[in-house]
Amino acid sequence: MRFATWNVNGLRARLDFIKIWLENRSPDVVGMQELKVEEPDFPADEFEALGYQHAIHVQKGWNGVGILSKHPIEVTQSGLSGEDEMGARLISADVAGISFTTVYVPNGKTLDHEDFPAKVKWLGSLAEYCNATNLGNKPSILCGDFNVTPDHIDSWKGERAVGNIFHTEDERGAIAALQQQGLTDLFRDKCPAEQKFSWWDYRGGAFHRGQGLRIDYLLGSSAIRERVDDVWIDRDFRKKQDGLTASDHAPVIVDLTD
DNA sequence: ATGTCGGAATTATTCCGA
Repeated sequence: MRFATWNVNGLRARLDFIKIWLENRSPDVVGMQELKVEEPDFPADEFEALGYQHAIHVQKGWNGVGILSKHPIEVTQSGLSGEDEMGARLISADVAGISFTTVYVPNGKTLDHEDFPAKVKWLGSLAEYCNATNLGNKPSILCGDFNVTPDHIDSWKGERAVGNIFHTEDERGAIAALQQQGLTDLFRDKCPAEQKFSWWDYRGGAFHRGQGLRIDYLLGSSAIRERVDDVWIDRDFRKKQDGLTASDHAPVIVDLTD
């Protein structure tokens, strides 16, 4: 059983690229972020033709999250309670016997912008939600674009970046709090010392310079962790495919034993 | 080069967000 998370950076602009990826990797369940599409424009038929059902939580213009699945999806939550003003950033569903949640954490912009404390607050609300729904104590996956590097190794700048946005104690503390609920960073658990990134800025040739961040990940409860066969970042799909532009994020994939 | 994208607002250009 293959689960993935991917910030697609605009579903309408990325649709053909996503279809190539789905056909290549054939994931069972995908959490997608930054759909940037409204419900009437969601290309349901295109995904159905590839065997995927969907559930989405979207808004006009920005943000938006969704789930594609080869298996039935039962939505359990759309939107993070108390955080409506921050946009459409969370959807949860029961899929294939697993509680699956995908999130698009607010970027925060800069440390002195009002969005930064709002980001930290949003992460606190997420921790409350995970606790209230007991995610750590049942088969659960919490995945998405967290816009936080969990540790020094997860940034191309390493320790030099401490204190910059995506690298602060407040942000890392909020991610650690999720892990303390029993939600393990599955990539880091499998590869304790590997420096791998999931996002590279479009600007300045960052991808080819190796200037990336690991800000997309899959957290799993103990019941999931026991089933992990492999966890990997699908870096090839950060590259152009058939002349089509990639997202600035690569998909992150976990393969579970059935 | 703060160097690229996607989308909105508004009509091919500029702004915003990332």
